[in-house]
Amino acid sequence: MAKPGTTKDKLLQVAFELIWDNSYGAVSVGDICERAGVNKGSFYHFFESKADLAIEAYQEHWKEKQPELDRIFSPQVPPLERLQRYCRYVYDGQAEKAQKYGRVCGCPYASIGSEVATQDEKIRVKSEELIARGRKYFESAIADAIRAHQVSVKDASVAAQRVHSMILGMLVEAKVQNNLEILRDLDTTIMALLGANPVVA
Amino acid sequence: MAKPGTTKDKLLQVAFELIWDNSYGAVSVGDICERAGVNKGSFYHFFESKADLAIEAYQEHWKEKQPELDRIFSPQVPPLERLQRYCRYVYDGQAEKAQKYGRVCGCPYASIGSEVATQDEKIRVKSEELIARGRKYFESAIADAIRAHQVSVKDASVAAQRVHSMILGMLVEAKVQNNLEILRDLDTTIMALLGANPVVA
DNA sequence: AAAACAGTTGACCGAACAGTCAACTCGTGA
DNA sequence: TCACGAGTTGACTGTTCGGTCAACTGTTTT
Repeated sequence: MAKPGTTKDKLLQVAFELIWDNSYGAVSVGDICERAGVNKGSFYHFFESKADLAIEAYQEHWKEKQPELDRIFSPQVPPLERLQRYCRYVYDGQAEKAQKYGRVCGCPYASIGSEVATQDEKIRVKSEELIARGRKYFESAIADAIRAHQVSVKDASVAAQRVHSMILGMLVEAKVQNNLEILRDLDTTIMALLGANPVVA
Repeated sequence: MAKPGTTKDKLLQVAFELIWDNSYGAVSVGDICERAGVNKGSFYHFFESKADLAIEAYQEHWKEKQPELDRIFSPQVPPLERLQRYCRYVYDGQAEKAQKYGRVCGCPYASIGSEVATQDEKIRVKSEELIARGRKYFESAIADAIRAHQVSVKDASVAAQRVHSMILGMLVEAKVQNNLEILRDLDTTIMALLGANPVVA
């Protein structure tokens, strides 16, 4: 018997990767098991269904990424710089993924959410939850920027919603066009959207 | 033998509808045939594969919608009004779909494109093509608005890209949250994004 | 009238699918 | 020492999948 957690963790990690690279519908339980080097029986020992696994896999992925986001959006960092750092984080992440897999893969949460939103309510809700969590980072950064008079927008909540939609939209475009360049000037676009003061004193 | 074109057209229309409501992966050839009242054998008389059908179905859908878009983006209409009309068109379309089906379905081209972009190159390219065609409408409207000094943006191509991404992103959010309200102020968001002069003299 | 033809039919195929199961392994705690 | 239970194994089930096929229908062409 291997180290505890190993098999389940491997399944979660492989499932996330495979679904992100391809799609929820295109990945079978068998695929996941094969790639994880795990038997089907073991799979169903840990998970009730494919949907169940997907939800846990996405939850787990968020938990792993959260510390890095906390660092990027640290209140210690000037608010607009937080957003710029995040834009770079998105670009770098997509570039790394694209180099490894040969295709732009877009936002994993939005991809699975958009794919199964009309079919599996539990996955839809989880995707909604994780996407909403991301928006919170924007909201506090923008609120700080407003207080510092660094942006012309007035409502942090509305602005965060718009920034978030813009990033999601550009990720979709980058994926559909399979073209990383669309994400290159993400930060410029976001700053323009916020009416950011070019003089960041 | 029924009227020529009837069976094929029925398959194209049903396929588009079913894939839009659900997803490419979740809809089987059998589903499409059943709903269209057509035998499997007939399906493969007209189409080589499911991917082939999807491409034709999306092409056909665009061809049907184009006259309406031409009307909305008519050069006879003031440029910013074109965009506002389009925003209303998007909202009304999504609202109708949501009422009929009970769920927000998002942009059909982006949905299928984002789902299969990494798996089926031919569908990806078709999705990219149709999305790019939509962008052309924005580009000419924005260029006209720039010439009329009604917006503060300078580059019509860049602005069109941003407007387009924003709309796509908001459609994804509306779908994932299954919430139409996100699309309610689409026009306000777009106008802000363009730096539209509030005085449209 | 007969041949040629586009379109239709439903049975059929092998592969892949999600999910089950009884038997097994092996560390742990009594 | 031995029973327990978490974890593992791979063969198995019934279903659905995309796709094929030979036979058929009705229209058009010659």
